[in-house]
Amino acid sequence: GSDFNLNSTAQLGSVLFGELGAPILKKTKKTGRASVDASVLESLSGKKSKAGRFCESLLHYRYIGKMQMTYLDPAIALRWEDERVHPTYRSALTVTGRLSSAGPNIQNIPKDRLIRSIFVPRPGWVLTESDMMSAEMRALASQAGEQKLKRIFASGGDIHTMTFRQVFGKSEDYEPTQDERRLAKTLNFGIVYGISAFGVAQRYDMDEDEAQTVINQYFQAFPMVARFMRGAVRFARKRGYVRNKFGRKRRLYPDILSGESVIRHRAERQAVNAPIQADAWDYNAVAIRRVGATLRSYGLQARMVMTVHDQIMVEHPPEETYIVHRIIDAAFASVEYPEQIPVESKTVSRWGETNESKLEKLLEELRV
DNA sequence: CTGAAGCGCCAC
DNA sequence: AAACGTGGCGCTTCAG
Ligand SMILES: Nc1nc2c(ncn2[C@H]2C[C@H](O)[C@@H](COP(=O)(O)OP(=O)(O)OP(=O)(O)O)O2)c(=O)[nH]1
Ligand SMILES: [Mn+2]
Repeated sequence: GSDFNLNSTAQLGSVLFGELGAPILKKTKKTGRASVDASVLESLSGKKSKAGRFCESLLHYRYIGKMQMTYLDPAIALRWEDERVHPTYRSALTVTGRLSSAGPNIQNIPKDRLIRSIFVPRPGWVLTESDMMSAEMRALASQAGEQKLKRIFASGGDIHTMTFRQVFGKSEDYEPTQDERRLAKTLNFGIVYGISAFGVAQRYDMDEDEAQTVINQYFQAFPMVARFMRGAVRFARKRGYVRNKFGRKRRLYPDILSGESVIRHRAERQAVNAPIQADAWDYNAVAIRRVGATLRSYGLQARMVMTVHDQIMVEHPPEETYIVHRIIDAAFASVEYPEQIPVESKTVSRWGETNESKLEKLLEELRV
């Protein structure tokens, strides 16, 4: 009917909830206006009404715009003379010890293959990407002393896959899709970092009662996790900070004693999260140093090119594939920590692509 | 014109 | 009413 700016949440809201008569499902945090975020648009999308079809198109428009404006355009504009981007990693910015990355941020590149695949090694070379398996769940198992969780990992189990099957009522041999496994990942970390029944219900379209049951059963299955959570909060209240296994501290005073419950409860969740998130990063950081040192000592052409929290990426000639895998596995196995956190490695010609029936796969298997 | 706030959304 | 955590960044809007 009329012209307006799709990127303006205010203008969009008046059209969607005024002209098109869609129901207001959610308010924004600061101003209390009608929210037009993805969760709202998705709820409205199901319908055959004009508003429903509009929301579907809008979600697609948002995604395309996000990819173009936030990732593709900057990736091209920020290339240096070597045709690569060189993000700035800040090692003393985050409260948990993780690195931050900017200019461009290389740590939030979409998983969408169309986007990831623009990042490539030099011609003729390959990329080996190694990602810690269930990184923070293993750190948690260690810190909480949750034997049941430790046994799952020791026997090669995948907690995210198991949680998906358990919560969504699938059989033991059901293989979740990547998206389904991501759902379970969010649930696992949500629960252990203090999500509410309301939050679970919201995210998974469940009753709040149902959600509470999921949370209760989770802590029943892993009681030491609940105990660890209480212990972290108690420690933070008494000492004003928490500390991870590598000795890294996060200060939580005065929030942890705040009279404002919103502030205080947030600090309590931070008390639980910080030592775990910090452990996963520090573990990776130690391994990174060893991978770098070992690649050098072997006189290889391989070079580490980036890291994303619990992952590292190495660029190297294809003939170095086997030794690079060996070096990375050994480095991650060598970190001084009560439990090993292994990596899953894959070698590819472009970031985000698979190596199925390709040269890289052969090179991995043939141990060239 | 610049900077900040608000919203929204990508990753781990 | 809000109660998973850690980040960076684009756009719109508004104050100066
Ligand atoms: N609190 C919180 N932490 C997250 C979330 N997603 C990822 N993380 C943290 C915890 C993960 O262990 C870590 C690395 O992310 P990954 O995507 O590699 O997941 P993870 O290592 O658990 O599983 P993986 O076996 O690699 O698929 O980042 C989340 O939704 N909430
Ligand atoms: Mn991982």
